[in-house]
Amino acid sequence: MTTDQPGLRERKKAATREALSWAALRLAVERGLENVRVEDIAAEAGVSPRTYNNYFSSKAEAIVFRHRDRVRRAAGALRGRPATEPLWEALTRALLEPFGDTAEQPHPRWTAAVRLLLSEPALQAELWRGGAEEAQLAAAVAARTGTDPDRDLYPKLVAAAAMAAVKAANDQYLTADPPAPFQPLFTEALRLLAAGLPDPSTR
Amino acid sequence: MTTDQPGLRERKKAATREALSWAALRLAVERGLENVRVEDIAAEAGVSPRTYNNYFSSKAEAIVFRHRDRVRRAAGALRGRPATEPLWEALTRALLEPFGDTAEQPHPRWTAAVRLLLSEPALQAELWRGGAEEAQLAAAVAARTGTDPDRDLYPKLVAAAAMAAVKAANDQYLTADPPAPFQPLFTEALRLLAAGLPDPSTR
DNA sequence: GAAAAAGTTGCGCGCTACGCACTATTGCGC
DNA sequence: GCGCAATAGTGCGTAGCGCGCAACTTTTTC
Repeated sequence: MTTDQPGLRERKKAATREALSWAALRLAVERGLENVRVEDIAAEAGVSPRTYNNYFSSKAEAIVFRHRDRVRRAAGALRGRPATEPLWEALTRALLEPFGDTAEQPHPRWTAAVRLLLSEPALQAELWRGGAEEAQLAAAVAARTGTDPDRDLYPKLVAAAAMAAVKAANDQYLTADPPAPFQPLFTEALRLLAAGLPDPSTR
Repeated sequence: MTTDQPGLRERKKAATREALSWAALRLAVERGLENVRVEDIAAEAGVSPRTYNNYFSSKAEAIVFRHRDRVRRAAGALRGRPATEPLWEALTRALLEPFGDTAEQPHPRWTAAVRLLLSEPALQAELWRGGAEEAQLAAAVAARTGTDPDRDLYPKLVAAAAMAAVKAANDQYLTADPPAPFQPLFTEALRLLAAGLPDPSTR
């Protein structure tokens, strides 16, 4: 079994949350964010509007949920990497685990979803709300580098920079004229970060 | 005169916008974001609630306006730096221009404002909404490095990384136990970025 | 199988964001 | 200066959201 000890109840909760976030994303991609009512999302997932608000406190939150979950999983993956691995290699592999799989080659659904996230300011904003996932990532970095996630600048900066790489790579993924796969863009971004972002004009 | 050719009318608009953003920030710091109505902000600035919404489309937007304006000014400052200056030196100086002045030593007002921004998820989210300022910064970086702001990954990544430095430095600025001035933290963050964020445990 | 705990739902309220039409103010050409 | 066009400010009305509250239903536990 892959499940730890879920408890039948928590399973249903997770399933409902998944259904809601999928429904929200699908509807928003299809008809645009403004033309989706909370009512519609709830109906799509077979729950009442009120229940919807028990899971997500805003429309945007539901849509963005899957993306934020990726960051969360990446933080977990980073904790699982062998301690002997160099930081940036571990970081790259940990981030590729949730981000790389769906994006080996440009998939229409994925592309549409990313385009939605980047085009709607409200979603862009919601992506970083609170920054809980980023904090988890920072904590994992801290554990690996022997720094303090609260008192030291380093882990926070690394986590924020990693998120910057995700953002920039996604951005590039859309505007690339000959449609390029996501993964190389992302690894390139991380590589550039680890190399100190050298000025290409003086290279 | 420092003004280009403002036109008396646009001056009043700018003044009103300033008044509104100041009022919003002040009230939010004093009584917390949730206890501030749009009505209050409008009253504080001497305009009708409806007019408020002609300037800012949300409560958070008004509060965050000053901060985003700093990034905008930094982008302009970067364009004004001499072309011979190395990228990261120019970037550091450009960013310090709007960010460094008020923060040479921990000022109670400034501290309270930063704390508000970091503690309220809604404001945190609003800070990066749309990312127009970040795009301006990327454009300035592109102009300086001979890259294309649309087609190349590099300028977007540098801009996003710079914003990450702002975020991390602000974060650190608050949690530093012996209250530390902002400027050194910020320059240190940029220095680390330019150095490729080396793992401190293997140094 | 019954009590307890947790999830779901309907109702209602305060607030927000914004379209629309109207009024007041400003800028500009003469 | 003067009047007209353009633009900012305002009041009103509306759709929708987020959430507290108090039932009701389902699952868990003993």
